Amino acid sequence: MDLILGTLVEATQEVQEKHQQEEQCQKPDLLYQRQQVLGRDRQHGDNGDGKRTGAVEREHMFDKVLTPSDVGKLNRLVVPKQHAERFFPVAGAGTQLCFEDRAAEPWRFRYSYWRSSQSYVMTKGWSRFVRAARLAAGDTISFSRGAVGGRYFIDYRHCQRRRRDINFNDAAALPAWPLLGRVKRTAAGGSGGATMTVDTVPVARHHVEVKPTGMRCFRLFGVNIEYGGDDPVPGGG
Amino acid sequence: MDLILGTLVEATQEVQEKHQQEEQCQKPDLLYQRQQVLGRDRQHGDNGDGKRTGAVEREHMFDKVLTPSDVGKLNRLVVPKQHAERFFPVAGAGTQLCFEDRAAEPWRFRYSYWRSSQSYVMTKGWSRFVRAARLAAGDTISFSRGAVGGRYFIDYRHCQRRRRDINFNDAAALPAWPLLGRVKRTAAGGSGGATMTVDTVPVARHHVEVKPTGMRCFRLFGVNIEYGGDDPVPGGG
DNA sequence: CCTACCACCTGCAAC
DNA sequence: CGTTGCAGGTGGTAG
Repeated sequence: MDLILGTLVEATQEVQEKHQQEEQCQKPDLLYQRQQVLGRDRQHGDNGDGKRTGAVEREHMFDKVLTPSDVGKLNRLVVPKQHAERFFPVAGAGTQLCFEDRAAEPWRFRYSYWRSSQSYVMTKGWSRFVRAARLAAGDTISFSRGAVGGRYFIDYRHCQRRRRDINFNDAAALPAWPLLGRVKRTAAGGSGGATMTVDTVPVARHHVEVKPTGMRCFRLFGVNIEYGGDDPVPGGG
Repeated sequence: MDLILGTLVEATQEVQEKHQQEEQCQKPDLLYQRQQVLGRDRQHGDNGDGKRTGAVEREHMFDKVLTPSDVGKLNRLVVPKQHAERFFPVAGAGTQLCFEDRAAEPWRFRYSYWRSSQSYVMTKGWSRFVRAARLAAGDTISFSRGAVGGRYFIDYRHCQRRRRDINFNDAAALPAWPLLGRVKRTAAGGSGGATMTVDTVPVARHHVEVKPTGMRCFRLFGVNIEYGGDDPVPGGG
């Protein structure tokens, strides 16, 4: 067998590739399906073949379902301690780990131990991966390593129901909002920013970012909240 | 002439700099006006006379309009690279620069280069100066040097519309406070940020930050709440 | 505890 | 456009 990859090894690669369904929650054994090259438009001509030579049998180490913090502005991934201590080298000053993605592209992450929180984290380089892979909270990343040679591999699977943000249009489906109050929209603030008012106690104004898609976004209680540009805001009479 | 002063130097020195928008506030030529002695209650008896001997002609180097970060908890001043490299010595390990203020008081700042951000910064000692001079975002600091002798001088000008903190004596002039309840003054925080007590349910103390725009901002339950500026706060009545 | 300080890091706007 | 200056951050450490 060549390249492969987790439980996918059980099936033939070729068949699997024909059934790829991107951006969907799938059974774990489909995790290593070939998908588009991570966030790159270019094809890596040099290594399209050469990197295949790197194919080795892989031992699955662990998965993690990503939290909002793992994909947010903190630019860090918390690595569960038991997995970190079992599979990764001791985190020293400037420790850097290199992981190959499914396209054999290397990703280098700084890996360190934060005493203050007594946790292991990937920091530098992680946010680039998040963006390239378009990872969102609820998505799963999977770490594995080569059976020989000390190589690490990283892969990911998008979850079916994207949980990157709370969509206000679906607010009715969310748990009851902790603040009782009406949400009113005010005039757009110009230059891509708008201000909306959450009318409750206390009254607060939030900077609302308007995305190219027309979605509006602001943060409340550490949550990125989006609501559609066209639809009226629920409760916003 | 004695001690002086902005416009004189500016006239003789050069028109250069093509008058790069000094970020308004006031005319630069008012910068060196004599103002109160830097934030000290005590008079410096020893040097009330002696330091006057230090009067020299000064060459203006550069100004900077302070950002919130320059006066905030980061305890550092970013020195624009072009000015740093033009006027200051090479930043080595432990480099320290001494600047005399308008009262001839010396202020020593650690001056270093941060490779990671490729920027020059004043660190140690800077925050003390910020507090002593009651600097706030939007204020301008001005660096000059003696025409001879390698001495450095620092001065500052407060922004016309003070954005340092909320003066509760002027509370009546502020837009209606969005929280229902009594607002009491506490002892002056002394550290550039005002601490206020909002007597409501529950009683909470908040650090109020004032943005360059004049908007005031504090966090409540993780929410960045802004008020002030031009518009009255909706529902604040 | 807290604050300052230190050496990193990153997104983004402006050039 | 890619590059970069820099505003705004981080965890760790010393005191």
